[in-house]
Amino acid sequence: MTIVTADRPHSDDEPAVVEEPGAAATAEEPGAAAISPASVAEAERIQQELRRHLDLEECLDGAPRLVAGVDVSYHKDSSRIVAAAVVIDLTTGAEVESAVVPGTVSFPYVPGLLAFREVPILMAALGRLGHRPEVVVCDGYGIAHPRRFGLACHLGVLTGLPTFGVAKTPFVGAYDEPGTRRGEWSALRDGDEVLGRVLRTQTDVKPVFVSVGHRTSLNQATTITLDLSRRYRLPEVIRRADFLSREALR
DNA sequence: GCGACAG
DNA sequence: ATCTTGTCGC
Repeated sequence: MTIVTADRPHSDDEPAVVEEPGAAATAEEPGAAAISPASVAEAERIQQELRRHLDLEECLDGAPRLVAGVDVSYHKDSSRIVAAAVVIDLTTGAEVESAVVPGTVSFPYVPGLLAFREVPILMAALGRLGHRPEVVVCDGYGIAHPRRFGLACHLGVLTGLPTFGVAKTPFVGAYDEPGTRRGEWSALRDGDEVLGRVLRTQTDVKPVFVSVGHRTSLNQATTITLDLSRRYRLPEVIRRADFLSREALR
């Protein structure tokens, strides 16, 4: 069995707007600190506050049609970054639309705080879409996180959209290697707590790590991930978003 | 105390 | 994330 570091366990239809008690929130920059924390300590406090708005109960109703995938690419030696959001019609598999947004890194990469680095520009990309997707697939983790509030949870709470994460490498939790056939999976857990699933999306190919973000069940996240991974290891929308963001960076 | 550590 | 060559396989 593989075991990865695991920290302490955890604990509306409108996006949550949170103000730090005592933090200055001017009319020009409402809650600016919650978007770009000035320190790791501040980010962790914001994370704990946002986590209170996480909804793990209410789920998607029925199979979604419009599914979005998001990703961010980074420039090798500058602070330039580009985010892409792609919407696919799950019933036909056809791409509906996409949005690409350039930006700049505003927070360092700190394991457990990835959301503060990527969520701002991901929201900008999602905001440019003409459709409101029924669910958003994120490149990374949801609840399978040291404080149970990964990128997918963060993006879900701030946008009000159902989300879940699909990660390529282990982060937290313990698991047994899943069966080698596409569709087989094993539980990703921390003791008795189920954090997600290690899912085989292609036979004899390294599995991915699926975890819920906001308003999505683990079964739904699993089904959607498999539906979006008919040919490759990663969901089509994630591959597409990765491609578009990387291409725009050049 | 020393590593490990999503992207 | 990004840096990197060839190589095995469909």
